Amino acid sequence: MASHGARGRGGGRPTLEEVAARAGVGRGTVSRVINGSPRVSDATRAAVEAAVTELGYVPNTAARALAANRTDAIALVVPEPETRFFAEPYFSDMLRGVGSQLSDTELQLLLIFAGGDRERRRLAQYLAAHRVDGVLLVSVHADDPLPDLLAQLEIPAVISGPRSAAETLTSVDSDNYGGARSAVEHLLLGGRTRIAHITGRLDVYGAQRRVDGYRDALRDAGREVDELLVEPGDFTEEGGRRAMTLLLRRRPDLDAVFAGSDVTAAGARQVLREAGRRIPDDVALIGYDDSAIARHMDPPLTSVRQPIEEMGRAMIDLLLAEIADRRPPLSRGPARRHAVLATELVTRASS
Amino acid sequence: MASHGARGRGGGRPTLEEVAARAGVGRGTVSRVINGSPRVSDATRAAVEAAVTELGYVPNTAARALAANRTDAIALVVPEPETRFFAEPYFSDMLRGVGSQLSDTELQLLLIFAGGDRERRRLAQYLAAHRVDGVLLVSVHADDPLPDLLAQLEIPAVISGPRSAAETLTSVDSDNYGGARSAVEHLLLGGRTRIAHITGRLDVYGAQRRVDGYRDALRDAGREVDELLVEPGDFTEEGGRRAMTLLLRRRPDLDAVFAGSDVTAAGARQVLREAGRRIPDDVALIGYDDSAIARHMDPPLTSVRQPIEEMGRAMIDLLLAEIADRRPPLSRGPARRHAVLATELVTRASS
DNA sequence: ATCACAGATGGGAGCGCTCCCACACTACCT
DNA sequence: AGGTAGTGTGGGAGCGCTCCCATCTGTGAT
Repeated sequence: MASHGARGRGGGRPTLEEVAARAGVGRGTVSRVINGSPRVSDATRAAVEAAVTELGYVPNTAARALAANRTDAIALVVPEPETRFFAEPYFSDMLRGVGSQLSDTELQLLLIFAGGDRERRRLAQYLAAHRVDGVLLVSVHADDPLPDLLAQLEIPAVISGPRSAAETLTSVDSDNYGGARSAVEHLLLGGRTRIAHITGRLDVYGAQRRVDGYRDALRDAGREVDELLVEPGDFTEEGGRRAMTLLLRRRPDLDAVFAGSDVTAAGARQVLREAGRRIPDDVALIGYDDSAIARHMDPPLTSVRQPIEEMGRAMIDLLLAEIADRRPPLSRGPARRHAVLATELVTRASS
Repeated sequence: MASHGARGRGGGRPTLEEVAARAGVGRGTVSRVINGSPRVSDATRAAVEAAVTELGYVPNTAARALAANRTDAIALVVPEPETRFFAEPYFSDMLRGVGSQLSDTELQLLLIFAGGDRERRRLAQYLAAHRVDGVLLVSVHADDPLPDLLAQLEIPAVISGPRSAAETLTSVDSDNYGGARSAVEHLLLGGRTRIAHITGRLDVYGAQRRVDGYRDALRDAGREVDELLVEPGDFTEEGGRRAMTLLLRRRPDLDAVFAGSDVTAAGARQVLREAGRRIPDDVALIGYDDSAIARHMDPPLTSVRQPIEEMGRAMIDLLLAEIADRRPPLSRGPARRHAVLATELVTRASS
């Protein structure tokens, strides 16, 4: 019944006040129970909980947000067009980690794509309105103004993949340096001596770190780094083909390739095949990311796995800490946190 | 500068009242300008807009939501685990359509997965709290309690793919009947006479409609429907293999197969190959969905394309209408709407 | 008995907005 | 001149919560 207008003053949802009346206590007490404050006697708590159940009370989020100045929502901001989001398993894994870590909280996760200019403006407006308590930033380019905007608005934020060694935002990353080292060490152990590296986009910090890892692994094994064996790529398949072509021309005697991504490795593989090189007999090949294509490649590709789901979980942990820090009296100083999670070399037939 | 505590009474965000003071007008007038009411003189409007810009005023969403009893958010509810969401391009296309149609509004889109029991409970809580103004429901099974919950809570909702001919929720669908007809008619036109159909899951209304279309196309062409040529499938590849095996056993002389999905067609193709049938020479094959695998199959698969992105847009249109209807005095009666969008047969080498 | 103190409780004040009623003020009719 | 519609405009009264202070009660120390 109450057919037309559940909005009417009578038929609507129960309020705190109504619960209080029903339980025979004051408004403040009900609020305390709802929010799990310890300063409530057991008897009172039970009475209030009964009233809540009987009335089917559900707190009004808007009222709470207004009074408490928080939204109980955080945003996962993807500065990419939606297409890429769906195409790359990275995001899916990340989302799973984030979601799972969020599931024991009351926080709502918003997914926001900000690929185009229009979306960027919307996002800026959105953040200015403080519609979220915190922001998770994934896949951010070095020159992106978003981190600065976040800092200026004083919105807690965590970035996945720091933009540089001097990242100011709290960050989560996988151990790109260690991952690259383990790949190269594995190749050295296999007796390879002329190991090439097709890098990722070098304006991405993680790609730089992989180059560092590659270099140090060789140096620590007592080898010179032959600069002719290092060729910049851009994470793409086409980039892999181009780089591989150049490398083969410069160093036809190379016997291993460490690629900046699985897709790059796929491109390299194609060129190697066309040049009559057998994998892994003539040239060993290692990729990065351990994506689906690594498993399905012929031969299956050895690759460095990043714990993306765990990174998602770590991001939530850090963000929650960040948010908690700003809640009490005055902000507890910029105790920036940076988490770095271990990678794992997944060995397959290509190496 | 206002370093600690942007929450303090002084350093925070400007409010309506402050804008009003600055512009030398009353609170109500500023509200009118912000909300685009026509009952404001041009001069006043200009003054207010100037003040808004100078102060960098952004409305407080929580306050607005509380006072106006709306959230300016709608949810896209996916009753599937996230994995499927990412695996199937259906959702990605749908999301694109929804997003684009939403971009000229002030509405925020929330993406909610409700695959497991736990998520379902969270969702129920979420809806009970009326945290969204409306809901978009995709991929709902026939026995799902969600639509009833929505109706009970009086939350505007639109479903993609009605659950039956008697769907009570406003719905958007593609013309499954017409799509199936066009596929069968194409096969008849190509001179095929013994056309088999591997259906989709028959508890999905759309799959039933496709069977209807298949039958009527044959009848209208003056042919009997041979029930031995109809075998239930379940949209999967494995189901396609199983059904195709049965069909070949029962009717070794069949010369065409219309499958309930592209994936099913892929399963069927495999069995046909193993049985030594050539496609399309011996047996023509048509799928449904026009997904990526249709293009990449060997030979490329003729398939029925559904305008998924447009369906997404249509869902938003209907939902907005639904929401608008319930806003004024009393709800304008249950004028249920059902949109049906045309499909298109994409012809390739398999038929 | 008296005082001090901690725990439990009630309720006022406000968060920033929308809604709506009342009040100008103007223009146009009788 | 008096009426009668309109327009614009100001501001009170909430929306349903959280925060915090005042109050009350019971306990143990003096």
